[in-house]
Amino acid sequence: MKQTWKTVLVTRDEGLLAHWQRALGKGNQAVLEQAAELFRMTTDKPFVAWVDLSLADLPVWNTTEWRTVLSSAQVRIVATSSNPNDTEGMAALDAGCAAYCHAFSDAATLRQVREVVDAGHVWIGRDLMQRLLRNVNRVATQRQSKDDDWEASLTQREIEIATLAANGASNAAISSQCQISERTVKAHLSAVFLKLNVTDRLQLALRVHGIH
Amino acid sequence: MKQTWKTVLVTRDEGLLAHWQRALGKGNQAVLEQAAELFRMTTDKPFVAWVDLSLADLPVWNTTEWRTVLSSAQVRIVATSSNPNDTEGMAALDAGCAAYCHAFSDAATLRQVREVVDAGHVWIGRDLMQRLLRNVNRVATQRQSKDDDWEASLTQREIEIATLAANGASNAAISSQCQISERTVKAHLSAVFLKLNVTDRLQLALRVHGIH
DNA sequence: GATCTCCTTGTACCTGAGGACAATAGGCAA
DNA sequence: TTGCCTATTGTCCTCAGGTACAAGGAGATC
Repeated sequence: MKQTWKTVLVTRDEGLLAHWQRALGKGNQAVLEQAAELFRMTTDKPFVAWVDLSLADLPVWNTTEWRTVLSSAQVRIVATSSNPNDTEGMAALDAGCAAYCHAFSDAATLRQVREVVDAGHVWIGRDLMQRLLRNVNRVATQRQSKDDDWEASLTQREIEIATLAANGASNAAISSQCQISERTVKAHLSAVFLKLNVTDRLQLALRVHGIH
Repeated sequence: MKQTWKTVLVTRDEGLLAHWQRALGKGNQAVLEQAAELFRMTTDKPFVAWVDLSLADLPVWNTTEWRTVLSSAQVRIVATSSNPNDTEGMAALDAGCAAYCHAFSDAATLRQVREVVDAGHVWIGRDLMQRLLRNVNRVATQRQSKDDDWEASLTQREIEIATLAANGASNAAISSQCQISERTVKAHLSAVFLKLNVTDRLQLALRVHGIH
């Protein structure tokens, strides 16, 4: 049978409170106006606390108060923000919150968040997720590169010119720096593109700098 | 109004198929026995594909077949595994899947996954999320320091598009991937160039990847 | 309601980049 | 000597990328 945990709403914003109550119903819930009250709650029954992160007296995550609450199996925290951002979201989830979402998400989303959290899972918005994955991915790819010998098949001159191009120099800049005509620069770069199997200088740059 | 996307189940495991159909119902769905069929699907109607990762003929994520499907706004992929692990999960989500879960999750969870994915969000299990955050934080602290944060002054959309451009995507590629016109891509990039004080996408790439 | 930011799209125009096609010349090895 | 490689330069042409100028809609803010 589906058991819905008790709901605790923590906010001083009346508009937000009304919004939450419209979405989540008014049954089986409590309303707190101060974060401090949350930390004093008795944990006889498990509950989910919806916390408005714009509350002024909210301590930072890295405090014993939060740690105690967040490590309890009886409590799950839904962190909500009126203007969500990645940093705040990561901090909240990393601290152990079960969800991070826009405080004024539409009713359907809020109900969905409750269901997911009730079921013991974690809810996270799409954008924040993408950001997380980007970061992880960047590191993963950074590690396995560097063994790419793009210079192997190139002549000395080609390496010289490819390096300049890969660092953002225009054909004109390269030509003046190498004391050759712009046409020659193009010729060398065309040869490089062919040998490295890339189509333009941006691809070349990624290759030279070991990205991808 | 709540719109449920068409469901496509991709598996050859009869037991799993039965389990899914018990949980998700049999209406408005199709069953595929081979991954190859998924890549040939016509995308006239948006659909959510539940993919059994233990299928033998499944290509790795990093192929054009998957990329095409995953970049489409018409298709969302739910990756399921009979013995989930973090590596597999991160790979799946990083590739662009909308969810990663145990193939034989209980019916309630499966339905929840569907609802979350339908709503355009990402579903992720608790453990995997924790792992993800650990990784991000470990790296964020050590590298964010010397990394100049080019993202600071940009909007979310601009970051998204700048990232694609910096990784070698053409305006046309970006426009199709983001489902916006090529003109809009140009507009975003122009704004990015101005904010980051660079002149073209190569300069942008160098900046984004922390070169110079 | 006025204002602001962000996302979106349009037309028109200019330019750097890169390919196609071609040529000259020096160094080096079979 | 005859190729082969490398470096050099030329013209013509096409096109993606970028800019200038303009503007509508959505959502938040004041």
